[in-house]
Amino acid sequence: MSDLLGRLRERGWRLTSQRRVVAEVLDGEHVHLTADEVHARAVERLPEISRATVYNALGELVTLGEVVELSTDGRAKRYDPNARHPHHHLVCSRCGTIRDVHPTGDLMTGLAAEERFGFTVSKVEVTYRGLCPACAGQDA
Amino acid sequence: MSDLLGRLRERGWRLTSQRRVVAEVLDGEHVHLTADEVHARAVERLPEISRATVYNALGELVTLGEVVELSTDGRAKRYDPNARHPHHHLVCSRCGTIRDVHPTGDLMTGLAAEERFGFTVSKVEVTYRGLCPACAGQDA
DNA sequence: ATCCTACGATGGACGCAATCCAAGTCAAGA
DNA sequence: TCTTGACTTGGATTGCGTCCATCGTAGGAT
Ligand SMILES: [Mn+2]
Ligand SMILES: [Mn+2]
Ligand SMILES: [Zn+2]
Ligand SMILES: [Zn+2]
Repeated sequence: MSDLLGRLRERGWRLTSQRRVVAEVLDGEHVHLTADEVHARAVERLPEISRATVYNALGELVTLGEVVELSTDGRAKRYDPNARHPHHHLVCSRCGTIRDVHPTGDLMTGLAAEERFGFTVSKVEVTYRGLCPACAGQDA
Repeated sequence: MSDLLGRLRERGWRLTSQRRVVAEVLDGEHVHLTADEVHARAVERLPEISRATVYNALGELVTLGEVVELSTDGRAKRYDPNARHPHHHLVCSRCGTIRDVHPTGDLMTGLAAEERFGFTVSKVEVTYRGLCPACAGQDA
């Protein structure tokens, strides 16, 4: 918990019951939920909240920089409320489990100016892929 | 051009006219096409090739390690025939342009053993995001 | 050269994730 | 309390990809 609601209120985010519930679901656990998973948890607190509203709220939280959107596979995007702690991800290629990692060293320096093609690079995403302990210990 | 077809033949890949065309489309240009873009170019050479066949062929080329599948955004996956030259990507956040980059330094070393949570890490993907020169020079 | 058959191709139906939309509802300032 | 622009809703729609029953054929066998 990191007082996400407090920050949102200060920034003048119009606070509806639906938005409050979405923010609470995200703030509660530092996991990487899909939009439908967020919706499922939101429904437990506010039964009639719609999927469209969850998508709308998530999109705004991403725009506000309070949540990071991840597309680690070609499936549903995942929403990461741990946006204030820059970090990268370790993903299991078999079961999809995602863990936060904090590699050392400045990754930006690896990209020489001649390799930037005139781009203004603003962020770097690193995804480490492999097998988690559970999946590595299985046959086939 | 890197004799993709030659390697495939040596590996016993059953060579149909459809598969030949898909391989030729990919081998011809070192770009990052979507499945539908590959299909469009394949149709120019073999008008009745189906989308399902293109998806099948791309999936096998990925399994064979001859093509890399990219999910840089939440949109259509892109297929990279430059799989024999390990590299990373620089992506424009506005227009989606993708460029190959070859950062220096060993990125794997940044992830300490204590940070691996028992995973057997087999590869690292790095995506640099920012604005390309054309998009940076536009208002709004 | 011809035959055989297991593997590949086809295209239309289907599934999932996400967005769009017109109509109804409400938070928050006056 | 009143007003109004912003938010919510759920059903339709889109985009991307997969599935499947059926047809066709590459390539080994003869
Ligand atoms: Mn995370
Ligand atoms: Mn590439
Ligand atoms: Zn796993
Ligand atoms: Zn651009």
